[in-house]
Amino acid sequence: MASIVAVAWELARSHGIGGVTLHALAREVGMRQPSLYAYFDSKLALFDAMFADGNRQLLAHVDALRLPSDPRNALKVYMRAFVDFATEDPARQALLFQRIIPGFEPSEESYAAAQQFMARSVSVMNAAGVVDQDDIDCLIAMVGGLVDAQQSNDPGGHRWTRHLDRLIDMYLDDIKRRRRRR
Amino acid sequence: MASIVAVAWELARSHGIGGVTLHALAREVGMRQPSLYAYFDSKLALFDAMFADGNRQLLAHVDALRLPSDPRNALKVYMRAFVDFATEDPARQALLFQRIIPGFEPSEESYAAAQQFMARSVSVMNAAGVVDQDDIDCLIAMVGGLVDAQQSNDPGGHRWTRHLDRLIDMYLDDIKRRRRRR
DNA sequence: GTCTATACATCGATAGAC
DNA sequence: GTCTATCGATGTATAGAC
Repeated sequence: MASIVAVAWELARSHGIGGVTLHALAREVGMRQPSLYAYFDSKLALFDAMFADGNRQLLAHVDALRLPSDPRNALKVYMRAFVDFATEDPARQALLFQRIIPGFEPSEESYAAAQQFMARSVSVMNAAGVVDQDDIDCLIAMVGGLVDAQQSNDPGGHRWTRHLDRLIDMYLDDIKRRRRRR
Repeated sequence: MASIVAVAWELARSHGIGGVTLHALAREVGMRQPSLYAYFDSKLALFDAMFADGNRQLLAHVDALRLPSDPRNALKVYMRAFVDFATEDPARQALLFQRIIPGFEPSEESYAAAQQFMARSVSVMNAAGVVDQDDIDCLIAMVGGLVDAQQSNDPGGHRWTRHLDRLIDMYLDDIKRRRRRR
């Protein structure tokens, strides 16, 4: 079951999320296509399992970090880990953070894993002084923008993602500056 | 020909870019599916025509703007127009700015329309003091990030896009500040 | 749980008449 | 240019034997 999902990720990596078909997946795991229905009620159920698994991968990825004590540096390290995770597997990123599969909505329990990651992210942002929802939104948009621009225009490179630290510094400074003005 | 592309856009708007099938398109324009091959050599050729058309729409959209004389305000108005254009039709945005269609590469002449828009954008950015390629990249990533976050997490709303002006101000100020330090 | 067999649908593309 | 007819490939899903 877990190994089937792992093979599904391999397929997604090499042939895109659209390359994950039940026939191909079955062939890859040494079974016939109908046999997969012993593990997943439908193809959407497979995607749901992948969604939950991907979020757990992400959570494990950031939980394994040794964050610097300085909150600003901690935020940089944390976001860098996210960017690396995001860019190393575009198909996974698409499934986790974009509406790419027609009709797919994560189940309640799968969505919980996603929320867990968001909560972790917010706590790191909070420590660095990013507290207001507006500021959290902007920071997420900026980081996501780097990831998307990187994948759309220079896949595999780092023309955009290399600006991560600078943008974080700029944004944290801006928050401090605005706070001082009040 | 142009009207067929227009109907294809309608299909994309209502059923996603994946909902644009030759059968559905033919039905919508009152023809049979094989008849479309009198206008497009293949489905990818249809997408290519849509790509060129969408870029021409975008170019017309920003060319119709009366930009303020102040370069900073001009940049805000320009980017706001882009964000509005992008968010009002997610499927169009996906075709123009993401790698969503497997195997689709814009033809040389279609790509020229896209380059025309980019050149126009760069000139507006230049006037506002965004000159270095790094700065252009960052600004594009930030604006694109707002658009993507908006579409992925709050389609139809403005929770993210409303921060556009503030982010532009922040970035232009940062450029000025860095320039002063040299 | 895994198989064979098959139903059923969708889609892109071609052949050839008009 | 538009049609009918059809091919061939691909995909999800189900029935039923083992």
